Amino acid sequence: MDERVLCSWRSTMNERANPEPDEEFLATPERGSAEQLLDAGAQSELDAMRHSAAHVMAEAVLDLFPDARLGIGPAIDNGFYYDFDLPRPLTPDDLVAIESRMAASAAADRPFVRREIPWAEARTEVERAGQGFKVEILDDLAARAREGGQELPVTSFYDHGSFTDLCRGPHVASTGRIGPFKLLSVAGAYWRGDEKRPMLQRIYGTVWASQEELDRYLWRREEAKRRDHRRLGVQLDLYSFHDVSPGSAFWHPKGWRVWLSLQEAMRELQERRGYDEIATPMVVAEKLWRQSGHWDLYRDNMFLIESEGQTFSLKPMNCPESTFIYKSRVRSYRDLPLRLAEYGRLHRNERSGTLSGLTRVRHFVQDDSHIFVRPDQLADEIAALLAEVDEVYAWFGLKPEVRFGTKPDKALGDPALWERAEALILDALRASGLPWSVKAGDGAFYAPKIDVHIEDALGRSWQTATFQVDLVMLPERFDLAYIDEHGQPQRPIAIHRAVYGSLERFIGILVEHYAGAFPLWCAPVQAVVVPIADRHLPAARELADVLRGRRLRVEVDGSDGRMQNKIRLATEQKVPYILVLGDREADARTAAPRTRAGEQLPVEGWEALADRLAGEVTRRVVG
RNA sequence: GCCCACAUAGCUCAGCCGGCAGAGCACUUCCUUGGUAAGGAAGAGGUCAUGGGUUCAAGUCCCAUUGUGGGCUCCA
Repeated sequence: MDERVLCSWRSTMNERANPEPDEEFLATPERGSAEQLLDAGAQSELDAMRHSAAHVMAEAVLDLFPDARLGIGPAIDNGFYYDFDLPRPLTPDDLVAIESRMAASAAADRPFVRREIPWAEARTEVERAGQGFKVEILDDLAARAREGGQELPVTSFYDHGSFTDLCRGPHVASTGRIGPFKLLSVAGAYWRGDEKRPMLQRIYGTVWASQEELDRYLWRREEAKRRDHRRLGVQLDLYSFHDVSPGSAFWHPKGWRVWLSLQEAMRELQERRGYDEIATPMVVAEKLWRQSGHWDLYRDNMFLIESEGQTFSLKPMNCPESTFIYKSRVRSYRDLPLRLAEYGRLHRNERSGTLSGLTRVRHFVQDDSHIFVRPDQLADEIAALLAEVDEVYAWFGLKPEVRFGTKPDKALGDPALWERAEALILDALRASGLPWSVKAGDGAFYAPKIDVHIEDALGRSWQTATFQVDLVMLPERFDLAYIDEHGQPQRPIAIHRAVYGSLERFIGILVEHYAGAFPLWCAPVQAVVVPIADRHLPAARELADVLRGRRLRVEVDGSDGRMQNKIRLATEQKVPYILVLGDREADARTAAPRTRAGEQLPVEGWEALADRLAGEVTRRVVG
């Protein structure tokens, strides 16, 4: 994970291709609702169904392709998959055929039978069946046993009908006990996730205990498609993507309004909380990246530029440069904490196949800060950061959930310092009142890490904020120091922090969370004035000016469409307030506000309306 | 990067077995000036992603390139 890269909040090319499982299309549905209420037994029953469904699918595939070689077929969140080596690519028609064979197998209600076989016999059996991947799995099992000084293991097979598969189990009693299922998609997957190994075809499916749950899941998938920020971004005219710069958004005026609103809010917070904002160059010489260690670990991910025989890079992160500002003068213990915020434009050369909308980009901006503290200030600073996260996410009606990643096996730095830092973080977490959990060993190799996750309206979990308590990398590599009260140089601790994470990604998440209906304070257009007839246009423009005078973002729909049509269009654009203005309102200098939800509000005078809306913006009222 | 699929008007999409480039929305103009989710008519809008090939003829078939989408160790 992030261990490989200093100051990185995103993955590198060398990691698993899909390093953020929380981003997985529809993670666990609605935690805290139905899914979580399942007791452990029900969950394991569901897992058994899903794993059994994988076997039944493998049976169907072997039926259609007798030469198919089987990879693995585990139960996963929401369903299962199975990997196959097949003579030709699967088509959607194949999925239909496979699914109907599965249904037949389920209808036949064949029992699952467990066979236990000594390792050597098992190996002969799968080898005779031509299942090379299974042979490899068995050899690995044996190797692992040998390493542990154990005997060759006894293996188990599960049979149903004529199908048999090496399998740890457990399974449901019979094929008829598998709940309602549906095959979803085919995708390529490397054998054991290793890009040097063969590419297999993976079929994904979903299984639920009841038809209702299956329907609900499928509906949620559809809903996620409808809310897809890539789709809504176009419909709402927020941003676009073009092949001249893959992985980088072109921000339209409306999307940039959202961006600026978030940035302004964060800047306001940062001023209040004692940050200073800085800006450092985007093009940086190789020398710096050698010093920071990126050159060895991260070069493949950087955009390089040659000039006059020197190699430069577009910066993939801000942190190394911030140390130049720290070191630009001698720092006293009285100067700390020093909080340097930076909205630097970052470029990372992510592999083309991993790019996706705003959530996986090559160019982005973090609400980044590097906070330099004395060890004795760490506890207070962590507490302040947790409070900050709580405050920021309240602007969006989101509840943060904190995960604390502790010291990994391979860690740099003084173990005593690690221990103290972790203890301080734990204290701060306990005091914060936020829900949190510990992920042992999940810290960066140079820093204990706090990741913040949020759950969106569809129950999907997203990782957003991160704090890394950097004991080693910035302070040691860049030889940072402050002068203590005895005149002695001391090492500060650097905290890397981002609360939104990347603005791009955060906006993408918000678009999907709100289905495009941003809270008033960050909505790109906050109100549309709808004149009923052309003669009301002058009054409509006057009203718009009154609202704009209060820094509200207002448009006037001066088209010659009918009022009904204007209301429809504004509603589709998710504009929070639609202000209808006809003879009555024009004369009385009032407006009839209607919300995008279709709610009709009482007629209000222009000034009162402006006051009310401006107040909602200032207070960042959600919903 | 790798596997598979996809790329037609600003957007959403249709276009069959290769034979004149289509619809709805949006846009422009005209009529309409209406009271809370689609008034009417006309018009404009296309290098069918790009480059090559097959063919009398290519949006359609083949190859390459670019981009986009679903995925690429939840471990028997």
